[in-house]
Amino acid sequence: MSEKISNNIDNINEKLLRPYDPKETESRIYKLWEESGYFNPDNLPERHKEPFCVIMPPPNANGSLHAGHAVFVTLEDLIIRYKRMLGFKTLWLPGADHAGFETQVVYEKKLEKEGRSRFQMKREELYKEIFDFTMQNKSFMENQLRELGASCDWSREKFTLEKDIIKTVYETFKKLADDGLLYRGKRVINWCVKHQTSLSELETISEEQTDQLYYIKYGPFVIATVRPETIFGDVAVAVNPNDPRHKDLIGQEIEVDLLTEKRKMKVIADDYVDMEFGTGALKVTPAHDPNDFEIAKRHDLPSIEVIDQFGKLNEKTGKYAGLKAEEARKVVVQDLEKAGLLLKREDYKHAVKKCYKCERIIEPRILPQWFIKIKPLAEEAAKAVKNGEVKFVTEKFEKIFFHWIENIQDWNISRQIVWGIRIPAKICDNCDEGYADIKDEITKCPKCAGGVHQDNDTFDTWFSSGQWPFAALGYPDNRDFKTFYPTAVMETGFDIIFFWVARMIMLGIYRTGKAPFKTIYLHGLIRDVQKQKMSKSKGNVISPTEMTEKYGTDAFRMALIVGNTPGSDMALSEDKIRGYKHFSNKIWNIARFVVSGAPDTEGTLKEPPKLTEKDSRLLKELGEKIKEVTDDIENYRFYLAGEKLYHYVWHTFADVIIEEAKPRLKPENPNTADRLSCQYTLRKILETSIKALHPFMPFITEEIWSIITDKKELLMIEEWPKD
RNA sequence: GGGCAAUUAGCUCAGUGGUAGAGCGUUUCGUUGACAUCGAAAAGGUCACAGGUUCGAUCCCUGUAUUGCCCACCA
Repeated sequence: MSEKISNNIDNINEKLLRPYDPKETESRIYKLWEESGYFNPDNLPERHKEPFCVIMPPPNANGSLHAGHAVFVTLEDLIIRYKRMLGFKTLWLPGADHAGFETQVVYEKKLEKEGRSRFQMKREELYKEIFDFTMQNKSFMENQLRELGASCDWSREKFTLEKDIIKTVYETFKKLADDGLLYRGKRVINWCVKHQTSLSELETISEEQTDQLYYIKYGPFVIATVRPETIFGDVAVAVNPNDPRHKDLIGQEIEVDLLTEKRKMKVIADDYVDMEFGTGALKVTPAHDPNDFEIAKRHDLPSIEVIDQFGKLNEKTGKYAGLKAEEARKVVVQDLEKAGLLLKREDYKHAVKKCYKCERIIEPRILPQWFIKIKPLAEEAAKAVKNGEVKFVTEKFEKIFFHWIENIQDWNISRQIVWGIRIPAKICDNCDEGYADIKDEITKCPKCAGGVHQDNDTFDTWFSSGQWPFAALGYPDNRDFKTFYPTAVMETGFDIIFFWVARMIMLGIYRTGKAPFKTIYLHGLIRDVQKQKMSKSKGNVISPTEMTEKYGTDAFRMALIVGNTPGSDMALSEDKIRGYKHFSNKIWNIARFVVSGAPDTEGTLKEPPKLTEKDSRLLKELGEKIKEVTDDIENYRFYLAGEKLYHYVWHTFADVIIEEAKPRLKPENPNTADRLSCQYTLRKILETSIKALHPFMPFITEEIWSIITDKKELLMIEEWPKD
């Protein structure tokens, strides 16, 4: 037997003698995986019974993947590969999002560069162009996902504009209408004058800025306002009912000089008015302020629109018509001053709402829109989190989640854009009433019998993405839905916790009765080494494709895992990625040494020889390490698991175990039993390490596996090591 | 205005009620037959500050400071 043992380096597979070449290896290995069919749970071997599903957050198909996408791909692939090895029937369902507003904004920028504008285009024309643009990006993105090693089931890939998805979304819209949770309301909404659409609360950002607060003589009052240009839309003066200063005037009609006219208006009492602020008197402008709109509703006041959809003053403002609100403010202030109506001005720091895309100030406008009465849905979602049906990986997110969900406001789901799912509703030409109509069967207004037209608006993208888990799995009849819903883990960026995660929980429960996932893992933002946000304009963007080509996907993945704690932003540098490229090299060379020093020519692995005490101890320690790593992965401490494996392989296995093995492996070693024991142990540690590393570094481990084992099967479906 | 977090080595971050850890970077040495994409060694920290609990606190509690983030319809 001993004569068969050889330390001759010629015996080892010549592949291992070459330096590791990630580029060549990765594309070849990915093809192997894809052709094996194992990405598809239906093709997994018999032992894979219990379903385990992760729904991929569908990337916006409007550009290429960035480092943030690489994080989700890496973490989700890690989870899926780990569970697959454990023996679960794993489905990772990939998708792509048409990303309505986001994509339209991207495309509008492109149009602008070409000297075109969406406002000069026909609806169908614009839609077609964005559709082609999206499809092109989509296929590009799919290739990038492959590059990153994503072991998702491409045969089940879904796109948010597919017929069955739209059907599900329509049915949800109808159900909301039937349940009385949907209304088309004339309300003050957030309007972006550049993008010409309304936006939800989440799509606006509040920024603090200092403006002037003007004190204006206003009939018998002095009122304070930051928007004097809206006085033409004033309909009343409001005071606090308990304010002794103004008690006598409540209910009176007063006359106010509004520059263009002297207007008679009522003095009303409303609790909303803060006696402490300004002069305790508030001018009421229902058309351009949400609070004033609410006050007007309570007191049955009319509203006068004086600013148009482009943010310019309209014909009702006389000589000011045509001026942008900001310009009008200056002129109005001047004129007030001339007329002796401006009494005082002071600096005033306050928060202003802006469009989250273009950062232009939001112009509140009254517009009929579809709103969801979200409170009942929010309550169910809160319950699901409270009772543990849904768990956030870091508790801090629960607090953030509860804070938002408990203060939630009705959700405006209408967008005045072309790119998206058109709202299946009819609007009365005559009385402007709206009706959900998913079967396209309403031909005249049920209320006034007037003619109807199709609603021109599209859904907020998040309304459809909020239904993604059950829609993508084919609710309600598809076998996949029955098998895999509720899914196991939702892994995504914490920046979309409200936009997406909260809404998925709400809509998931609403439609299916069950929250769409049991665990939510939220990763932070990837920043550059100076902790700056990555952006194209700063030139500090780390491109996944570039890193993958330079250092190999495995190295890139490790750099994204280690040091990445849930919910915290992570600094990523090229140095770090390079460090893990070195690690890839180390693994490769370890394999080369072990195979040359301990060739499996006589099946040492199948029949363990009698182990020396030292070797037994080494294997026991390996088992303990694996147990720790397993425990870390189970508890979503991927950063720790990765680091521990790294450390074990390099500083224990290579630095200590292999170094100490060298003399024992020499042909001069007269103790054959000792040599055999050593060889067996090294092979065992190598195999176990390769298995445990596979979810982290799938390519190099699969490649080494293919070289060192006689088995025909892929490492990706090997059993996760237990000892 | 509310809320959430962070503060540990030059940088990015782990970590524990009992002598403080990693990666990268730095310095010195080393061309040993797995690996120079390496190895060996070293330097480097009042664990933000002030109190408290404790035999003992970087860790638990309170406060302060700084930083970051989220939420918020006082004109």
